[in-house]
Amino acid sequence: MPELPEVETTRRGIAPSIEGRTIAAFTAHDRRLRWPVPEQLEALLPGLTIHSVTRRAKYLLLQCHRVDTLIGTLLIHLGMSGSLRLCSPDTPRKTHDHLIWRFHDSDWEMRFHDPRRFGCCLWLSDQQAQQPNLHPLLAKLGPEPLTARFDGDWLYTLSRNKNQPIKSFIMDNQVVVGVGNIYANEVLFLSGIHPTRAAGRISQARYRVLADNIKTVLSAAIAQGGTTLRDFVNSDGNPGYFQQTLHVYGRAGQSCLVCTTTLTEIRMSGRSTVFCPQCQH
DNA sequence: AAAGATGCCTGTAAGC
DNA sequence: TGCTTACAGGCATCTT
Repeated sequence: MPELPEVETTRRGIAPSIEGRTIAAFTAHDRRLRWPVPEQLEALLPGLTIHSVTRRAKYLLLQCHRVDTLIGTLLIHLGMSGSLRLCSPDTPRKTHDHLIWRFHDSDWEMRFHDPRRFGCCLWLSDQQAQQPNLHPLLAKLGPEPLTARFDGDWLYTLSRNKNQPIKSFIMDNQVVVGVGNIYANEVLFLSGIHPTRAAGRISQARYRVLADNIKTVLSAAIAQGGTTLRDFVNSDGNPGYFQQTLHVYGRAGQSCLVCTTTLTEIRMSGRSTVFCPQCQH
């Protein structure tokens, strides 16, 4: 399931090949994503040039220009199982290849593949294209984890008087974006914090450790070119194997890599939560 | 207001 | 073995 590092890796993978390219054709073979893919895209996209590919949280934003004027922005989310990749136009379309962009003067076409269809592809026009951060999906998002705005002091200040478990707190997109279930489990282990501990009862010092671990883990994953358990495919078509060591996620019942205590699994808000009862408090 | 539950969806794994 | 069921997860949206 694409977490933030996979989305960033996708952005870096596709950007060099599509920035500056003009769309020759767009085809939606199946519009039934999280929200229906807008009907007008087939008519609207050809002739527009992908000016830039940016990212906010796990959303990819493709700015579409006509000459030097921004016409609209494609907002794409990979959901649980989505991928954007480049391939030769000769490549047979696979099951769940839902969207296809063809370009002028390019050896590649771009395909959106999404078996579970939790992803989306929306079109922002007018004011929303100019200022995508005002879009309802982006307006309330917290800071990017890899920016200076996000640090232990931010977490500490926001968490005062909150009874919410720390795991839910760091997975809240209004607190910080890009911390999915796998990374939440991992960074809490690395920080020695018990996942059910109330966010309001964690010290500033521990929040600084936690914020640093979030930055370190996400940065390392991006540096490795993205990680996955199952569904991610790099934009060049090669699988992106999960190379980071998972200390707790998926290891319930096995022994802690630090102290050999058996790792415990509980469910928090329906999500698999694994921790070391010895190392995490 | 805030926190928890729900629904969307299909590939995979576990169970009978 | 083959069929059925449970589970995984991001996240908007509904419910309490």
